Amino acid sequence: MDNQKVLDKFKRILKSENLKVTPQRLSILKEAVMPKGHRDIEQIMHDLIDSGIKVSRATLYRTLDILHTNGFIRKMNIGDGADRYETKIDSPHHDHMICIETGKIIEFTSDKIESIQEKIAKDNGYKIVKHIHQLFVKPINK
Amino acid sequence: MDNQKVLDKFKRILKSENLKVTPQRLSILKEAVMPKGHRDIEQIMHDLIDSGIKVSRATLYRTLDILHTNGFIRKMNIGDGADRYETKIDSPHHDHMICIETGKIIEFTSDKIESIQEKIAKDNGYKIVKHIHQLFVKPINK
DNA sequence: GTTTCTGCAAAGCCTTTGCATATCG
DNA sequence: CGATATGCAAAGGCTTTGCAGAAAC
Repeated sequence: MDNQKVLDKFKRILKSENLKVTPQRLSILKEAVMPKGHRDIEQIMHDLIDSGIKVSRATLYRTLDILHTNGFIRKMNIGDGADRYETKIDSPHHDHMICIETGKIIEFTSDKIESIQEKIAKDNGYKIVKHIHQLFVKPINK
Repeated sequence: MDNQKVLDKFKRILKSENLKVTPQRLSILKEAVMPKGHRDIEQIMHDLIDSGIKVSRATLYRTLDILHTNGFIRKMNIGDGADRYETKIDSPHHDHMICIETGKIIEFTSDKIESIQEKIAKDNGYKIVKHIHQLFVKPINK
């Protein structure tokens, strides 16, 4: 999706919720929506500073929450402390494989797993709202 | 597995690691290893108190860590705050389905999912050390 | 007797929140 | 101007940790 479209969509959403269009929110949107992997608040904060943008941690948390709620970014946690955020723009659904030796995060998908999951939920009288599927791995031959 | 066996195994492990056999540790073992679902510290604390046992939160955390490290219990987190603990005694591997309306946690397993996972990891040059698979669901027809 | 524990309270870590001031519309 | 944001610092929620007295071996 084109940057302008994303920006326009964000502004539209802000207005529809009586939220104001501020420079901080626009800067955070632009940064958070970049395909830069699975960053925590600290890393995003740094990347913003590197771009010459200064916002408070509080505003960053608050704005990431708006972005998450409105489907611009995903929020995840691999159990190592802080929440991580990842763009959702032009990024289809996937799950995560985390190397416990290097920390590298690899994305994977499996239609088969997805459909088996659906069936399991359905067989129990439920439908899936969201799911977390993380494989903690280490290199073979080590 | 019989209670006495579990107790003996725990004592053996404590000794082998130069840890002392204390009444607190034994009480916590007995409580934590019961098939009482997926409890957080607060709930376990309460259950201990109901049994007339008083230990500090610090000791509870410390002992649950020993039990987790040595395979007596599992540790999990469904993203709602506190870590949860579940017995591993006589409890085969399973994943979790969490109803977002009632909070109910249902266990499920799928050999197919397990083997697809293994293959995905292997195809990427990794082997799985552990995994987290949680389905957040809600009842059909609501 | 020495080593390890326990309980307490304090500290840590990440995230949220109250409030005064600043900014948007 | 009125309504909402921002930044700061304080507070929150859960977990970990330092330390002095207590218990295990």
